[in-house]
Order: sequence, then C-alpha cells, then structure tokens
Amino acid sequence: MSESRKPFPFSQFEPKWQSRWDAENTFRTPNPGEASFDATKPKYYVLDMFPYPSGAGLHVGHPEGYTATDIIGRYKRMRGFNVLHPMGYDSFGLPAEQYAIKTGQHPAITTAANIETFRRQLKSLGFAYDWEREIATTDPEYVRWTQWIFLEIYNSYFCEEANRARPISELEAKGWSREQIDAERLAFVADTPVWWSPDLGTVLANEEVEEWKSKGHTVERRPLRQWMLRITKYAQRLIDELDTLDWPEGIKLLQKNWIGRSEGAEVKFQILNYNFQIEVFTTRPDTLFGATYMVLAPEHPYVPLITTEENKSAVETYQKSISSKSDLDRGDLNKDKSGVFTGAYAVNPVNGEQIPIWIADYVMMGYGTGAIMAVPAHDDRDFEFATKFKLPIRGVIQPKEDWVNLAVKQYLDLSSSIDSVSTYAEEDEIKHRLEHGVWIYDKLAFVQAYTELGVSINSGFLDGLTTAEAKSKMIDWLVSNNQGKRKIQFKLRDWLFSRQRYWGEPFPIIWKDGQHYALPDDQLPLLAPPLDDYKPSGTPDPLLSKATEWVNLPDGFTRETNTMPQWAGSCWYYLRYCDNKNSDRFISKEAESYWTSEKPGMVDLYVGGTEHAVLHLLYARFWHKVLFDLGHVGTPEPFQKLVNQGLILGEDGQKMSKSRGNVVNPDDVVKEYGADSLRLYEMFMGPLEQVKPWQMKGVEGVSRFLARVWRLAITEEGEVSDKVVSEACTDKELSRVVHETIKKVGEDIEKLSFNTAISQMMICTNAFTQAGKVPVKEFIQFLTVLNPFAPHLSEEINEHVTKAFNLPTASLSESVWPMYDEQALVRTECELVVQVNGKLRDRIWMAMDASEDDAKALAFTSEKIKELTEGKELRKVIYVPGKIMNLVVS
RNA sequence: GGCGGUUUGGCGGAAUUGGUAGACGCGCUCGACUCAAAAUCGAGUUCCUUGUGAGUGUGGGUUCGAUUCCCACAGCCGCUACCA
Repeated sequence: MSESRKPFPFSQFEPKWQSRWDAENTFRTPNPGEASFDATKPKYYVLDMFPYPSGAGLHVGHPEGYTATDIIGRYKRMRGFNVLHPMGYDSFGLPAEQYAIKTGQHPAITTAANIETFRRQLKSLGFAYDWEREIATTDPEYVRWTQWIFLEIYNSYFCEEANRARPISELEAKGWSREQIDAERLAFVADTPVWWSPDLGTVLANEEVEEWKSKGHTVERRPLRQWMLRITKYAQRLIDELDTLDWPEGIKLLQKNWIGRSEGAEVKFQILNYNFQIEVFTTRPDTLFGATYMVLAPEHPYVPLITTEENKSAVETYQKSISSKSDLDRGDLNKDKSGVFTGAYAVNPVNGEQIPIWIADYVMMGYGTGAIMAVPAHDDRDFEFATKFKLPIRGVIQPKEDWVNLAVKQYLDLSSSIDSVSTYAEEDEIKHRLEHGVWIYDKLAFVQAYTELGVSINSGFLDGLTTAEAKSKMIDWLVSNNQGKRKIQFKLRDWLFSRQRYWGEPFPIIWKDGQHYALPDDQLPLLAPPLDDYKPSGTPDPLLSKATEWVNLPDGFTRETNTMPQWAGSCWYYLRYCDNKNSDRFISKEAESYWTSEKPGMVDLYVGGTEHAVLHLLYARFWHKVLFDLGHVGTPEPFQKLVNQGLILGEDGQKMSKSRGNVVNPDDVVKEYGADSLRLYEMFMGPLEQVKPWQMKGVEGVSRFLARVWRLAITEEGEVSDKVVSEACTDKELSRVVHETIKKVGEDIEKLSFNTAISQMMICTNAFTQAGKVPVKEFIQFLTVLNPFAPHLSEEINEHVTKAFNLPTASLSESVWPMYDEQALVRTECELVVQVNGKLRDRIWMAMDASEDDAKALAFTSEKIKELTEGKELRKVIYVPGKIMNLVVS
C-alpha cells in the first residue's frame, strides 16, 4: 500500500511519538528518593509475563496481554497512580545453546541479537514501559542476585514448628553437625533418578521430557547427583494461601491438584519370615480388612530381599522390562495391568491374614511409600489387577441397592448374550454375593469395583460404621497398636533444580572432599567461562566441566559444574524491576516496601498465558515465600491478581504453527495497518481470557474505525477540519453519548472488558459523525479516553487540534482521565416495551418516570394492544419503569 | 478416565440482582459519488412455511417473563493422567 493510499498517516506519526516518548522518557516511573517522586500518589504495579527472546521474534500472542496491561497502565496513570509497568527478557534457555552447538557462536551473542529484535518490536507497538527498568535474566548483574537468592535458600532450613524458613545459622548456633545441617537445607544434593538425554547432553525436568522426545531426542532414566529445592515443605502453605489471591478459580484448582494433598494413613505390614515391615500409604484405611494382596513398585528397595529363589528370574526380567520404560509409557501405552509374584507374603496387621506380595508397574516408587495394600473390591486398579491374576476379592463396604441391581442385570444380559448357562446359578446368588462382599473373581466382566463410600461390612470392629467414622477408628487402632499412623501425602515432589547445560546460571558453590560450600557474596556473579565447543560430551558430566581451568581452584577446591534451570530467573524478576539498578541488594528495603501492597500479593495485576499455570507460578510463589520468611520481602505472595489471556488461533481456527502456515507476524500487521490498529484489533477480538481466532478482515475493521476518528478532525490535506468547532456542545444526544462513553470505557477498563469499551468508542465516533459538528471540548475528552488503546493516533490528533484552537498542548499521556457528567447521562423519555402474556407486542414512547397507571393508560391507546386484550380478563400487570410492561390476560 | 473451560446469526462477539436476544465489528445486499473501480457516505441484513410463527447446544423444570436460575444429557477445546 502506498503512503497516499493509507487512510491515515500512521507510518509517519507512530515513529514520531515513539521516539518522543523515548527521548522524553515519558513513562519513567520514579522510585522513592528520586527527584520526581510524588509520595502522595498511590502505587499500581501491572506486570506482563516477560518473553523468552527466541529467534522467531514476537508473535501475535505477545501483544495480546501486553496491550491489555498497557491500557491498564496508561489508564491508571491518568487516574493519578504511580504506575510500575516494566518489561524484560527471560533470556537463558536451551534453544540459544542448541544454536551455539550448530554455529559455534557464543549464546550471549545470539541472545543479545534476539533481545534487540524483541525490543524493537515492542517499541514499535508503543507500549508505555519504563525502559530504564528493563532487565534480562542473563545480565551479569541479574545473575549475581539470582545466585545470591539461591544462597539464601541454601543457607535456610524449614522450621516445622514455626511453619516457615529460618537461617541455617540457627542450627549452627545449636551446635548441629555439618552433616545434620546439610540434611535440613532448603537446597540440597541428592542422588535421584533423572531424565538424561545423551544427545542434548543434559538432564531434563519431567515436564520437558515429552517436548524434546517429540523433537526426536532420546531420553533415559539415570540416577545422578542433583541439586534439589525442598518445595515440598511449602506444600500446605502453597495450597492454603491460594485462597488469599484473586486468581481464576481454574488456575487455583490446577495448582491444588498439582500439589495433590491427600489424607490417609501409613500402615505397617510385617513380612512373613523376615524381621522387618513394609509401609504402605492408603487413603482408605477403612478398607484394610479387604486388603487381599500387596503390590510394590518394581524399583522398591525391598524387592530383592524378599523375592524367593523360584520367583527370582521372573521378578528380575520384569524389573528390566520396566526400567526401560518412562513414567509416561507406563501410564499411556500400558493400559493392561502387568506384574509378577515375588513369592513373599505380608501379614495384614488387622486380621493376621497372610497376603501375597506382588510387584507391578501400576505402583510408582515416587509417590507415597512405593508400596500399596490392594483392596480390589473397592479400587478400580486393584480390581483390574486382581481379576487378571485371579487374586481374591473381598467386599468390605455395603454397596448401594441400585448398584447391586445394575450389576445383576448386567450379569444376566451378559450370560444370555453369550448364550451360556450360568455356573453361578441364580440371580439370587449373585445378588447375595454382591451384597455381602463375597465376590467371585472369575467371569467378573459384569461388575466393577465399588468405589463409593458407604458402611463397613466384613470388617470386625468397623462393621456398621460409615466410611468417615471407620477411617478415623482404624487410624486410632493402628496408632494404639503401633501398626501405623495418620498421614498426609502430597503429589508434589522436591524440585530438581540442576541442569547440565551451558546457558544458565552456574551454582555459586564449590566443593572439596565431597563437601559443598557457598561462594562468598563478593565473588558473585559467578559467570560461566566461554567454551570452544558446546557439543555434549555424551556423558552426564555437565558442559561446564569441560572448562577445567575454571573448574579447578587452588587448595583442592573445585567448582560445581551444574547450572540452574530457566525457571530460576523468572522466579524473582518482578522484584528486580522495582529496583533494577541496585548494586548493593537485590532490591532495596525502601523500593520493596513502596511497591508492596497491603494485600497478600505484591503485584497488583499479572497477565500472561495459561501455560505457566503450575510451574512458573508455583516456583515463583515458593521463592517469594522463602524470601518472605527470611524477611526480605513484605508480602507472603508475589501476584495478587492473575489474568490469563486466551490463546489466539489462526484464521483456520487451529493453533498457529509454521507447519500449518497460519502464523500471523505482528511486524506485517504494523506495517500494513499501524501499531494502533494491531493493538485495537487484539483488544476488540473478544474477551481477553477467551480463546479466539484471528481475522485479518477484523484488523481492517478497526483500522477503518481509526480512520473515521482521524477524518472527524483532519482533512485530506492534513489540516484541522472546519467540522471541529470551539463552541460548547448544544446537541444533547451527542453530549449524552460522549459522557456515556467516558463512563463505560472507564468501567470496562477496570473490568478488563476491552472489546466492549472499544465498541462504545465506535458508537461515540458514529455519534460525532452523525452530529456533523465536532465540539472541541467533547472531542478532546473522547481522544483522552481513546488514548490508552490507540496512543499514537490520539496524541497526533490532539496535537493538531490543540494547536489549531490555541489550547494548552499537554500531551494526552500527561492528561487526567475525564470526569463524566451525571446530568448529561439522564434520559427523560424512554421507549417502553409492552408485552402481552410475556410476548413483545408494541413499544411506546413515554416519560421515564411515568406512573404505572399512566403507563397502562398509554399502553391501551395502542391498537395492537387493544386488539390482543379485547374481551379478555386482565389478571396481572408487571411494570418495570423505563423498561417493560407485561399485561397478563386470559 | 479425571479436572477445567466452552456452546448465541454466514463469521468474531454483545446482553446475567431474570425484563426489547443479536450491541459493536466483519461479511453480504441495495443506493449515492465515479467514465469505471477502489476508498468513502447512506439504507438494510437471525431464520422460515411471513405467522397472534420459531429462535441463545439438546431435553425437562421454576417464573407473568429465562441466553441469565435449577435438574439431566451432548458436542467442541485445553490440561492431566494408574497419585494408592
């Protein structure tokens, strides 16, 4: 499109305003202590999830959330807030390193180039960021404080009594040994089975495995020495304190399920002919009388001990077949239950029964104790296993009658359909067996485990109790007989915190004689040395171990060669924005306390995609809580209000992807329609949180709207149109629409309902067009309201108009949000809807405040209404003034 | 399998202390301007068997009145997955 064909000259004025904002530092947010700081202004912290600066540049999903926060930020500024609205880059990560392997280029170089691109793209959209607060997680000064926070975590333990972290020095003061202390640290070293990828040359987090496997990389399970963070200590607080946050309920639930709290009991089973016990975790201690076998995870340490000679080879073969499968395969591909008998028996503590011990891959070593008591009558998985291997099934919960009847019916259907004579004789017998828990484990296709709660049967001292009562009574029995205890189990595991990559923060840790030591603060930041070759060595040694000069220190010390995962930087970046230039602390006390809310969460509004619902948002909460416990921050939570923007799909309604060829590049849209059009379109598509498809025609639509606003005031020659007049507005209807718009747009921004705000501004523009004359006062009010959405266009028009009318030429960015006039909103007349028996029959103009009798009288002047009610009895009249009148007749 | 979200014209969507369903935009139709087209402006646009008609995924319920509240079910999307 040539310049002359453009409906308004955005390609001239957009760069103009962007460079002016840059040069004048318009959106600089002063901190306490700065000259321009105004202590009377309230603070507002609105945050975007910062991007990973990939080589592909910004995609249209980024500006969705970024525009939303930009509108809020600009609006809050106009409302007199000191707004913190920063941007940065989550710049460590595997792709930069993969690129380095291919090209030999240092990741710092490609990362810097990518950041450059992102910054240019972000600036081209006119976001009102305080660019002086920009950070990148790879900046040495940033790395320094990431490492410092790690050491804070390393130097802390979790005090159970206080339910919070405390400095490790307290334990030193108590005279604890080095070994005892290391066992308590919130950052600790453990040998753990991890996912190791030989061709990537690193371990991967569980959640990363699938992604890299799908890209053709291989992964295998290996026990390796790893750094872990003790996030499990915070499991309960991470659940409880969600209630204090203004987050979408779905996200809260996702986190709760991820943490996965379940209440139950740990039960000890004596192993027959051995002098030790195996503990199992169960959420249903009330069904202990129904435990007819035990299952251990194939990796359970007791398996080799208890396996009998004759079962040994089968057990070992099975273990081998399992170790090559991933957890995912174990779940996904292996729907069929498998397992083998160890030859050993356990003793059910409650009835002395000897029950066989099996191993099976449906029991995971990583959850609970890696061993279960199987109650096939009341657990689907156990039931499936028991029927497959013909293990006994005993019902211990009285099933409901309709369940029994259904099962009997299914049995009858089944036996008639296969046309065989039932070996179980009568319907009555089946029914009797089901009711009394005397389950038959042969030909059970007609029945499933009874997993509902109920009343205990066949359970000795529990008989007749409800499930809740029975659970509690059984736990009491276990405790008093020293056979078990109450137990709360979490799914959440400790956080595997080390990677063998190059492009991440090195651990500020050194080793000597198998003992780790913290690097002193004055040696931070510890940066990774440049390497000649970034290729993985093929061994699980971290890449950094290749830099032998860097690794080997005097006096027999060596450096830790693992690096931190990408999450580390994103765990605290919102804190650094508050005080990003501080070289003495990660954030000054003054800055921290100024930007902290009275509410539990520090950041007032956090906008980003759902993909971070658990990991990033859980990790950041965890770090924040540790920092809170140690007195470094004043709130227990990082993010008070969270909003998830919905995914933007391609025009075909599918997820955007290169392979589908439906990717929209924001640069192209800016070039063709301008930044304001892109911003406005992304907000006009639909509700922020909703998934919605892209439509190029929609961009044209909002672009046309902006062009109409432009033409209201500016002629083709670029002069201020003579339609714009200085006289006060005499058009009551126009005045009403303008004030309605001021009101509604403000309310809608507060609700984050940007699409409806825009539609109201369209209505307002149409009203100006209809009116023919554009009163300058009302028009500037409208431009002010439009400014957060389309900052360039509104500023440009405002500049033209204020100059032409010799008005003060303050930029809209420095303006105050206009007040609307209640008087101007008042309507005196309305079109009342008249219904007969609930159906719309007529509309009649009348005074807004007409009395019911007057309104009724007016309604009956209508021919239609007369016709429809003639000769009928008027039973009831419902009258809602200004809205509706319903005449009920019969 | 579990959890969450969602379902309204040809399309994106609007409307909930229950009160005119389809705001606003796209698309389409017609008109004006033009030699013509584009752009722009104006009018119209839920559907049909044009009726005292039907209609917000389907079936029921509450109500003078239901997109909105209740019950049951279904489709689509996302996340998660043998968690004992």
